[in-house]
Amino acid sequence: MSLGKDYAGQECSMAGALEVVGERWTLLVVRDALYGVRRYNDFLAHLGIPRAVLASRLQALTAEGILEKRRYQESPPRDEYVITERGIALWPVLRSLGRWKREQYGETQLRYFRHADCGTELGSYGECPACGLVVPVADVLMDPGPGLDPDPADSVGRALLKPRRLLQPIESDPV
Amino acid sequence: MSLGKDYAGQECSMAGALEVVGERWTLLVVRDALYGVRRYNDFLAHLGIPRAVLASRLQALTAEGILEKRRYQESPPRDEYVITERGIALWPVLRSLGRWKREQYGETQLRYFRHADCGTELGSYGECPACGLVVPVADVLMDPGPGLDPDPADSVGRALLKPRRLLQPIESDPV
DNA sequence: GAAGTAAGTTCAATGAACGAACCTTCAATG
DNA sequence: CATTGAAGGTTCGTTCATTGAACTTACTTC
Repeated sequence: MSLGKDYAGQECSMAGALEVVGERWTLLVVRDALYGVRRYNDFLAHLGIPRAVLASRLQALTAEGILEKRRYQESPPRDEYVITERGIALWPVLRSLGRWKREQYGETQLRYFRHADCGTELGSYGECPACGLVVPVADVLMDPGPGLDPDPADSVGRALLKPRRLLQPIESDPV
Repeated sequence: MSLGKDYAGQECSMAGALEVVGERWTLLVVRDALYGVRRYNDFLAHLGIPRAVLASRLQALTAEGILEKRRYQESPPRDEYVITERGIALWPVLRSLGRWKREQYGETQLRYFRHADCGTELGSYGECPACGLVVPVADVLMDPGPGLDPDPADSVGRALLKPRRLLQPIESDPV
């Protein structure tokens, strides 16, 4: 998106944001990173994204400081991609997108996002209506809803069947 | 985006939202519609979007109930595209995208969005910190900031140099 | 020594975006 | 009455991005 034909001349930070995260798949990679996905193969299996596109998006997100590439073993050399503060700051964008879709199209709840301290479901912009504060992303508890497939094909999908906090790393245990 | 290769099997309303508004240009068309742009030629000039792409996006957004096509004169027949409640509900998404970009990249303010009743600048999710309420989109006052080009090439850009409310139709007066 | 795993790259085919040119329906102008 | 112009498109050839399958590399385990 940022190459060649961009949203040039758009004097607008919304357009600027879309330059960075507006490409196909990009925000879904960020979503998975918020869910705790860190490894190439986990992104691959959970998203169903073409390998080349995933590699390109991970590189772009790393270059933008939204993910951080981190060596987690030396032999053989293996890297994982960890979300940064800048990436975590995208949570309200994803939250509001999800709320918009479910509310406007009357869909059944797939996942609940709750304030871990009190169990209350978050409002539209990630606040806790009971406590009256914007909940830090690390204190958001993600909890399967009635509409969710109880038997996902990939290991990440299965790990996400249990209630868990955002950002908590997913240890991918193969079948 | 929705044709053929979609984000199929993503059990997630965020992915569902990106199916609808995740294509290139789509959210910028919605942004302009929130600014009060309604006519084909105004979108065209202000966005710098290829004509065929604009036509396709307007059609898709109309089909999704985000814009409404409305006849504004009979002879010759002319239609305009007016944002619906469903489209207005996307405001928090655009607001949080814009905030994210400006805050994370330390940019100078291009536009202020204020609570029209009291003049206070909106918070990250469109609330008024002074009044303590989420400001209805029609009560958001948009106000040029220091970073804005004082002499835009297109008539919409010029109309947006004056403070004005969101949703208020832009009457495009050519040069 | 064969098979497996993690993280990629390469490649041909398809699809989407781009920009220029063209089209249609009318109104206003000369 | 012929021409120009405006609004809202469509068509088309070129370029660019995405897709899915196959291949690569560097190890580890059986």
